[in-house]
Amino acid sequence: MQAYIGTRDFLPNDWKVMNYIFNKWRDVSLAYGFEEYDAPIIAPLKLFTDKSGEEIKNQLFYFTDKGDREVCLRAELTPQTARFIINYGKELKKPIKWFSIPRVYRYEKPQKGRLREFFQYNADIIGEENVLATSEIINLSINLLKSFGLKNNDFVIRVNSRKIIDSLINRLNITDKAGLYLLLDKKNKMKPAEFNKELKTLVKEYKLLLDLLELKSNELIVELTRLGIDTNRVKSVFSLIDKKCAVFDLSVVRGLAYYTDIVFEAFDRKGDLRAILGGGEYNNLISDFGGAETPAVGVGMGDAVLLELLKIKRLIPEFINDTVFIATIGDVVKDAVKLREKLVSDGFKVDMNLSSRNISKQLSYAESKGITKVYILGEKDLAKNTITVKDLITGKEKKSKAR
RNA sequence: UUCUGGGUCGUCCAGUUUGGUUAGGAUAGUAGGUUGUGGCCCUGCUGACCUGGGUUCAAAUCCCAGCCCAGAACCCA
Repeated sequence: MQAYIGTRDFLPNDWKVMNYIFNKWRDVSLAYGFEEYDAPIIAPLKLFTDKSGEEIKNQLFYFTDKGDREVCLRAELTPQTARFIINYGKELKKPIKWFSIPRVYRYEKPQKGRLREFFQYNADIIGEENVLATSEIINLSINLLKSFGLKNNDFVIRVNSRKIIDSLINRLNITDKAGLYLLLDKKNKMKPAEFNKELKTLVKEYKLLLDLLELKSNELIVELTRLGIDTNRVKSVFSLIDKKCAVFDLSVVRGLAYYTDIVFEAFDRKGDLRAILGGGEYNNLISDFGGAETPAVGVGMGDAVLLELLKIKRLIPEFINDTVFIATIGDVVKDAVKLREKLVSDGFKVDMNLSSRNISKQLSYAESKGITKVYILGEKDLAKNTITVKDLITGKEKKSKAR
């Protein structure tokens, strides 16, 4: 009776928390003018191997169906988004602003903030390449986090430009570009001495790079400009986002090969958790899938790390139960059903006694479910055409006309 | 895939060191008692040694494998 490895059972109280998160994601996205969509959980395996190579199969749940088709559970939404854009994008006004909350599957060894089944919010702006679109995605990201009550001193968005990194790589004659990306990505996990040592083996002029990595956003831009590297795009992005929660950081690369320039990741300030969200500009993906050249920028955020952080910061609220309860004394079922139907059609959430318990146990049941308002239908009361409305918080009751 | 530490009623915990009678408690659930009206109290019931092998007269306890959980490495879309 054990659950499958890396999956979670969501009892009603757990699912309330998930819905709280989904609703925040949804509300903020709608507030920025994004529209919700979804795609199938199951997809052709090829859709994922085309984008990420055969090695990706190690990380996928895949199988052959009864018609010999190779299929997989989606590990992310983006390939399907690309398919949507290619199939249906021609008739859509640009820019396309879409978001989705897909349930996704990865063949991982579970650890902190990492599961085999999880939810991953995605939002993308497709068909518009400018800093305004990119900064909108970053501002959306900031507000997604703030909507949960997270503050500037709880998280930071680290923004980088892959083009700037690539210019530096050229400038410093670095041959192992992939190796440097990998190392930069690991920087925050490593001890400084270790990082320096590994950097030395990759880069001759490692001192310059080390110095640059130490600099704060403004000085970094100045220094890069002095080196003759184009920083206009990064500067423009920063002019359109809140600098209190965003920094320019050369160590953010993101693992994914398809990002073309600006990339960003959000972290908790304490640095205890892996990235909360991440995203960037990916202008080649849709053409790589065989579509027209289409610029795009997007953000993705899993539920696992966010939940960890919200728990640490005690930002998961108590949920109130606004259901009303109909308690019964004696043989009054018909009246109770009638009252329930009326209340439901009036738009109330209604729970009703279904047991043969006495009034005392019924109130205890309602109370244990967090219900605050009870209608008591009693045989004797009904004979006098009255019912009792009881408030479980104050304990006060008042009589009211039954019809 | 590799490594570390775990797994006893739904939940939390005792028992494992040193194998030995019916695995104990709290809480939750459930039925009832009490009060024509909840939270308190009382009584009964339900309910577990992760699975499979091995060692032994005897295994929750020792050994092996698997499964699952927590975490780390790798990788990370």
